Amino acid sequence: MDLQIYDTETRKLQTVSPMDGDTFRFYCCGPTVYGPAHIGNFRTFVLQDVFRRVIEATGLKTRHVRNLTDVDDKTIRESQNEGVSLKDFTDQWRDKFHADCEALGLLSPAVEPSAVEHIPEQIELIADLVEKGYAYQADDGSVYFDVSSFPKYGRLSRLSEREITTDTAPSEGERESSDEYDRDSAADFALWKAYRDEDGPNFWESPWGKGRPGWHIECSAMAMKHLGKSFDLHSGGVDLIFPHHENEIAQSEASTGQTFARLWFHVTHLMVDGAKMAKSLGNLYTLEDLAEKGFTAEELRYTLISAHYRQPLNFTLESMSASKKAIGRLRDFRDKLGLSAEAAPAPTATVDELGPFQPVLKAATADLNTPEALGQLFTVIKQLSRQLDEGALAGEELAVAQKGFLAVQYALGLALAEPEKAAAPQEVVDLAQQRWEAKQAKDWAAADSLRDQVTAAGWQIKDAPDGFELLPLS
RNA sequence: GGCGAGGUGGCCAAGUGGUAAGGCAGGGCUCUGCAAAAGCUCUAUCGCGGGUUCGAUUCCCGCCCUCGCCUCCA
Repeated sequence: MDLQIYDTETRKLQTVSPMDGDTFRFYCCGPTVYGPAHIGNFRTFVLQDVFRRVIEATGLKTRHVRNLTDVDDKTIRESQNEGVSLKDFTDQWRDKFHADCEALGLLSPAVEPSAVEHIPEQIELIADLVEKGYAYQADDGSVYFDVSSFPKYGRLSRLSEREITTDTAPSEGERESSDEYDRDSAADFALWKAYRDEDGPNFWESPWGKGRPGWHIECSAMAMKHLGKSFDLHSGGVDLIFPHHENEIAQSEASTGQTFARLWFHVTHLMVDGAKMAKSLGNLYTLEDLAEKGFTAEELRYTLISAHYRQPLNFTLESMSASKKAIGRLRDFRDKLGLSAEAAPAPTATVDELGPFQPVLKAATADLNTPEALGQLFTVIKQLSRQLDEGALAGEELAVAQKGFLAVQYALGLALAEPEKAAAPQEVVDLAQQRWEAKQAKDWAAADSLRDQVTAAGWQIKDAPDGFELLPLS
């Protein structure tokens, strides 16, 4: 089973296979660590994770590189505002990002390079571009990439330089500020930014004086260092298509003369309550915000994969509730299959090992159609559940089903962890215990009365043949 | 204005040239002392108007509406 993915550049489905015949090498644009990542950022990261998991589930080896942007306007500005060093500032948010990723079940990338740790590589790349005539130092001291020197510029986003320079209608204020630039063309972009006073202590020495690298150059330098001059796939949110990825292609290919990334995979933006997510609209959620509303990271993951990645996904709290219930049903089925939360989901190399769950992975390999995969999953579960009820699933057949389920869990990254069991107050436990005893004594009136008291206290009794369980009333 | 994505049941969301997966919510049933939980089950003709076709939600044309990108936002 091969994964097909929609390639932004050719605008066609392409088969994912390693160009070196061995390992699929791909790069994901990581976060700028200047604050907590929000659910929109995570839509991209979760889908990149599913992408990797599905490739691995089909038996391919991967080399996944995802960077950390820890030097740019925002990180420098915010660290200055807080009066801490750039490193301390970005380390803090990097750690937070890692904790969030773990909660979401994201596999760690093979390499997670940081921009500040690759300054020499970036300077080297810029120097090469200057030497080859693709870049120039302007009067302001900054070094710019000369877009006109690279004819293929715009092939990814299908924007021509002409459109960039003439069809954009800046406001009066913007027009004035753009006049301040010393670039030869409005389309040219900075490779090296000359030092400004507001950068404080954050600068590096270079052949063009002190300053710092531009944003785009870091990804080119780090991707090529850790994946080679030419690799299989590059990805990020749709907003990165232009200018970020367009610029990466220009820088990299102008320097090496080779194809930078063979395929481009972009995830569509998330909407919240029908509107673009933005700080100014107050509809920007972090994992903490969701936790406060009683939702887990896994429930967010489920919500994020419940829509196709090239489709706008409208995030709502209602969709989170639906995810919570759906995950609960998957968990019930997992238990019914005789598996537990401890059983480790594992990738699978052969179609046979998927058993009845084959349609699920098949859907996932069709341009990462995660909603279809989830649909198939529930369809299969319904069938197997019936077989289990009839005692018709046992022995070898059951073992195959268990293995298949774990493979699907791996591919979708659903841990199905047992929910945190909130402990009921002692008085509620006591009431429930008394009610259980009354029930055993078949004193229904007393039992019902006690249950009403438990309910009034905000707890729900879930009876089993051998005892009861208390669940918070939601 | 340029480029792009999309409009499917109450909500969310797949899909197909031959009358539409799945999840949530709601109804019914089973189980249960009664409940809860769980399981089973029921509910759509696919934005509007044309065209092509034996037949279109699926292909083509037009229209309406929503959304994204157009220089540092995943």
